[in-house]
Amino acid sequence: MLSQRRKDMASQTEENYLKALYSLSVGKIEVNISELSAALNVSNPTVNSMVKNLKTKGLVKYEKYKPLSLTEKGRKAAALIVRKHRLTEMFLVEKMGFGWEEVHEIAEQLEHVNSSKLFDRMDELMDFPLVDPHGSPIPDRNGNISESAYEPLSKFSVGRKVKLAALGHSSTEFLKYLNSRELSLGTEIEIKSIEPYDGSMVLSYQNHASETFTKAVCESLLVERVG
Amino acid sequence: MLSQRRKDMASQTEENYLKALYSLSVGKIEVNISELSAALNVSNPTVNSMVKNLKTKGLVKYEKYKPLSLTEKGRKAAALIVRKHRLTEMFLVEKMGFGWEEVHEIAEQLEHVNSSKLFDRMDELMDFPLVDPHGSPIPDRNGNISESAYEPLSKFSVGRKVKLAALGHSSTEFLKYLNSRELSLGTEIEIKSIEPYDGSMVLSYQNHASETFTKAVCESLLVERVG
DNA sequence: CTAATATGTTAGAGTCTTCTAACAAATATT
DNA sequence: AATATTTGTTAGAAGACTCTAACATATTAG
Ligand SMILES: [Mn+2]
Ligand SMILES: [Mn+2]
Ligand SMILES: [Mn+2]
Ligand SMILES: [Mn+2]
Repeated sequence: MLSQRRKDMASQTEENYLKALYSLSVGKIEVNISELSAALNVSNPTVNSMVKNLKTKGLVKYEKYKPLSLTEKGRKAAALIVRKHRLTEMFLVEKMGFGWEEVHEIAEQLEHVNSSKLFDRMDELMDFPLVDPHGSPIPDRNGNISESAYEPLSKFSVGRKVKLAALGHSSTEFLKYLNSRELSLGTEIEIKSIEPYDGSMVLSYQNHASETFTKAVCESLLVERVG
Repeated sequence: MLSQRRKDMASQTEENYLKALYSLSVGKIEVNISELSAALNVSNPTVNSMVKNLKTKGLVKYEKYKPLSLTEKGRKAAALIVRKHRLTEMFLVEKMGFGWEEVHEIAEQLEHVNSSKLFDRMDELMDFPLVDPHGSPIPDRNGNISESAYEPLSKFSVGRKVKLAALGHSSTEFLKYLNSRELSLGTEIEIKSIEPYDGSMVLSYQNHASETFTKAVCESLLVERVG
């Protein structure tokens, strides 16, 4: 028997649109059709018609030629997908021994599995984690999320001691790069110097007395003050 | 970015057809279009066109009005899906604390996840189990499967001592029924008597001195001789 | 303000998966 | 063997998701 998705729930495709819209909405309310196209790697007309579809389902607010935004219903639906994604990533790292650079691809698929049982059990087995392996907060069962208030390392000045708490993005390449520098979440870091020319930072942490990171990298290292 | 399936692999729908065909093929080589329709809960013409599609992909052997069968390529593809299904079921039971009656629905979805990493890790974490929670054998990485030679309990006579090794089918209802009788895999059973009228059996096992099971149930209890 | 550019929409089409209605072949029954 | 029933096929259509080409609107730059 073909296990068919209930008709009242979003298809896998619709879920990916909602999630992309949700990610693009952090820090702003409205999103362009073109931003969505780029994020999802589909054409503009494809997004256009999907947006109309999502509008009829009450998941997005949209008027011709205007930018779009999620409705409350859409926001919650998206947050619940993000919840499944992040719980999965954390489970893969914590309970299955995967590296933080390996889990996104798998979570991208598992996030569409329809089974509260599965994800609630993951949650329970991990004792209800608050963040995923990249430091991003995990929405609760109701789709509520506590936005973290970490700041990019690039904002601080020489001498400051901080702790790496999260990442601005978590592409596989970036994560592998951090692995190669032995930099992981929770690491305490001191800013040794800042190059005025290009904003690159020389950092000291653990058994790395002096490692240089570009400004771009430092903007994606989200930290909290220490001491 | 929409995580799209590689074009050279079977779609989720195609995978479900292959798997159904595979299940229907146990003990016989050829399968009817109508059997497949019934198993997948789709119409006859739908199966007919999908079968043509699978034929062009070299996954099934088929001629108009003749019964169909999997090619070697199709057989292997199906076995690898079954592998993912059964590894998942075992992982859910062994590592996540699910009951054997809860895992099929979840595995039905996870079996379509494209990630050798995930399933090989499950395999490793469980130390390479040979069977799933219902006693069905798990195909290896090459799609090879060792058909188990267990016999239905209904074939034995009074006085025989056996051990429950597998199930002929594993519907949720059947599994819940067995739960209610506290009958699980590995349980040693003695046949106390057989009712000649309807073939029902009175069994003794663990702290159940005398439990009656219908012939239909006993045909689905696959056992091995003990002592 | 006008022209150039960027962004968004419509139209039309193709693939995949499914359906129902109508017809054809094979099998079973009398 | 003739008829009835079961099984399988064809035809035609629909919905979901995607594309490209052409056109429309909005924004940016001179
Ligand atoms: Mn991720
Ligand atoms: Mn996804
Ligand atoms: Mn199963
Ligand atoms: Mn399935």
